[in-house]
Amino acid sequence: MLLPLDTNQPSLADQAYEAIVAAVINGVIGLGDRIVMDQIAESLGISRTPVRDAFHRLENEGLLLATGRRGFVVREVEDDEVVELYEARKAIEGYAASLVASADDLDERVARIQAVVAVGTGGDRSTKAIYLANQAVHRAIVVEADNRHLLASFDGLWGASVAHFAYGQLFPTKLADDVIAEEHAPLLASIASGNPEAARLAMIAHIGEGAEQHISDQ
Amino acid sequence: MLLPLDTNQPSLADQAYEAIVAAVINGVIGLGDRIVMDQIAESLGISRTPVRDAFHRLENEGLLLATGRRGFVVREVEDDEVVELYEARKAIEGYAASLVASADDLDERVARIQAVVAVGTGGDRSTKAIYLANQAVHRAIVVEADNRHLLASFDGLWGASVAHFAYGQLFPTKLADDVIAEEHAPLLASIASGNPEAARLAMIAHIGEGAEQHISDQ
DNA sequence: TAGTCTCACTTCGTATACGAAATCCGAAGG
DNA sequence: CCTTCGGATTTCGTATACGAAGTGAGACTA
Repeated sequence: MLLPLDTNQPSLADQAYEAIVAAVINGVIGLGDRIVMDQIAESLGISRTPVRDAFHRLENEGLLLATGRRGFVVREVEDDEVVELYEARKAIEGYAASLVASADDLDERVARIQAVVAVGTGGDRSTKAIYLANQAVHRAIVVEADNRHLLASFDGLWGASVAHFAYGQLFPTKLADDVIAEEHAPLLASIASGNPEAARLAMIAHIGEGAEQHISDQ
Repeated sequence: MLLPLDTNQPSLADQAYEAIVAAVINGVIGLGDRIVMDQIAESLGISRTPVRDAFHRLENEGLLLATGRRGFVVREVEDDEVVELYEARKAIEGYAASLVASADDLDERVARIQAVVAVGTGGDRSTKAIYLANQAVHRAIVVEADNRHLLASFDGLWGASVAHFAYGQLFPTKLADDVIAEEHAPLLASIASGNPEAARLAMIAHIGEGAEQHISDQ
């Protein structure tokens, strides 16, 4: 076999997907706005087919909402839902933390998580960068739980939170320079202790802090 | 506004989706089999476009696996993954149980769950019927947790388990007649007690029993 | 025999075309 | 002025057509 090489170039549907997400994050498309396949297709210079794929993917992820023959709408996020998102994260990431804490090769796993924390510390300090660094740390913990379904649920949750990010409510402005390292230190220590229930509760507390900050910043 | 009436008839894509799932569940299409858009489209008498939608949805849900230009494959399930599925359910449904147990209107919620149990008790005793009744009870608990994201994760997990069902390993044969009511009684009692942590642990134990039975029946 | 090369074929992604259903909007009527 | 009505328009779902990329089998060579 001659090296598939598999450059795996993103399809037009992927590009359309990314373009729409970026447009929402950058505010080019506002929450609540109506968006229409034909218009997006034309503005991207491609046909409606791949745009259609992207729309359905985004609808499935919760960023878009189909409204019959009146096009799609960028879904607005109710405050209730933000609370629910944090609660759901507690369920998944809390359990993931307990799984990591009960692993045999606990030390190696924690080391890999620490490496991700290190990458997210320093460098770009924009809101977006910090958002992504935080996500990376949390994802790393779920990855170390070594459970595909848990990870899929995590990704689904964070995919859904794109709209919330656009809502401009996540990690607003008042973040210290090394939040990533600082805020996750107690959490990681708790996981490293090897006590599953303590790790779970630490994760729940950690997420709860993020939620409170989020709410209070409105 | 004049009653949208909205019969909401399923699209051809929906029908294709259902047809493929049914074919896998009924064994018409075996796990590991290759399936091709054109063939499915022809056998359903529709064009490739809606079939394509169904394929991507099924790929996203984990039932199909894209294999480049060689078509799609009905994904086979490794034993590891079954374990992971049960673990992920513990995370989500366990937390959901604790949320229900901590609700103000606990009694009403438990009553609604009991109603679902009642529906699933008696009647059709086929493997499939029991599988669905069990799913309905578990879903009802998550519904009562009143959290859209948790419910979406639950649905994602159980959607993924279609392949496992097809694998013929879920609820094999040795089920008593009123399993649904019997096996869930302690769980519901624990939720009704109003102790969130007890409810969570009861759910985890309950799912663990299902997992053990599942594994031992191979 | 084993390996390599070529070429027709398969399969999907994308483009384009068509139709159905609902919406929008202006005109008619009260 | 408000409501009702009807047709042009919008918008999506589906069908069909085309092209690119990879596959597979058979022929050819060593």
